[in-house]
Amino acid sequence: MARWEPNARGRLEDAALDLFTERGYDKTTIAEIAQRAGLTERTFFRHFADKREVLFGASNPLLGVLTDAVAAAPTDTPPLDAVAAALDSAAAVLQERRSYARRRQAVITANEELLERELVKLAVLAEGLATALRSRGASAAEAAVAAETGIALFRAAYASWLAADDTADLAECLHSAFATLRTLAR
Amino acid sequence: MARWEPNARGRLEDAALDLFTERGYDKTTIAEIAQRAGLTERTFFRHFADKREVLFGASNPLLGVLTDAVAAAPTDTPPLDAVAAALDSAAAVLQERRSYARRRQAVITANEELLERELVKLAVLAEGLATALRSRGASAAEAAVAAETGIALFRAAYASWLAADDTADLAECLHSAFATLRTLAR
DNA sequence: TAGGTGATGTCAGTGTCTGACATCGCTTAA
DNA sequence: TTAAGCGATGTCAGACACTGACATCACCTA
Repeated sequence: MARWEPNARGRLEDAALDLFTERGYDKTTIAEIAQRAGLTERTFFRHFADKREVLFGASNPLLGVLTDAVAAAPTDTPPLDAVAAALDSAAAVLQERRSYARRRQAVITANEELLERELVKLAVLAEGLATALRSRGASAAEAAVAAETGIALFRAAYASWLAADDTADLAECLHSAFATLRTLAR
Repeated sequence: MARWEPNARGRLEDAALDLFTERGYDKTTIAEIAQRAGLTERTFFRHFADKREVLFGASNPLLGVLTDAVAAAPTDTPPLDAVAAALDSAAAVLQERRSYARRRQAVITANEELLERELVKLAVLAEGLATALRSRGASAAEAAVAAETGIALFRAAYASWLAADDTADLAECLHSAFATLRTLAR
């Protein structure tokens, strides 16, 4: 028999999302999360840098998806199109977990602190996109503008996707946002 | 003689920026800030919701500048142009306090927590811009995309302005970012 | 079989932030 | 003129987030 139950990190994530949903982020202490996961408070902080991070551990993979997709785009693809393609890949990943995304987003939008952390994660994605674009030969200015714009459109699309009914498609929301931008920027 | 020295809030802001610059945000306690301002820790929290907020109290006025400028733009101005004009007004405000902005930004960029708060403030500005655009007749989608895009460009422009030498002009950086976008979105 | 490794536990802090109540110059109304 | 109330501040106690130092002990490896 193993000394510890496996997947401590995952148990903490599950316990946290459950408790946050049940009684809210503020009203949940780390001791309670740890207890539900059968661990101690100190162990929580060995897996997550702070209380918020327990909700954002899964957002790291998206960075890889985005940069890979940018790198994989044909060399002659214009920057904004490469960004659009990358966001499409990310959209496919998220589309699969719509109900989880909804549940998680409900907790996040109910709390200012969590919103802050989400914005940081998106800014990190923007930075990653910009770096990937530069290594494809885009200028610093082009890369920054294309990446920031892409993430801005993603934010708008993500919000309308989650606000819409269950049949909505994130990729479609994204395409619609890009189309709107191209009209506005004409 | 008045019972208290005047401008407690301003004294706290000054003391905080000084201490953050001297020894860093993390290494400064609220008790120290309060003491330098001749007040107590409890009073600090009556003026600012949390430790970070002492650096962001001055960013609220920008919201008014932006929404006023959008409202003041001629009715036939396209959304993205109205946003550009509004950001120009904000740029003029910031251009006057370049040295203060630099000092403050040095503290902010040195600390992840503070970066988070700054992103939230920018998101609030984006929300305000979108609301102002909608009340001018823009659709929800147009307003969201134009506002988010405008703030994204502002972020890029602000970064390059602060990175450049003392002769740089924020409005020019902004125009350059918009020009880059219009090229990319062609 | 001895010793090292690594995830976890225990404990004692520091600092942020909050609620409850006290203080006391100043303002307002009788 | 005075009593009552207001409002910015102080005092105090405490919950909770987060950290450093050290202990534990199943498991692996030489």
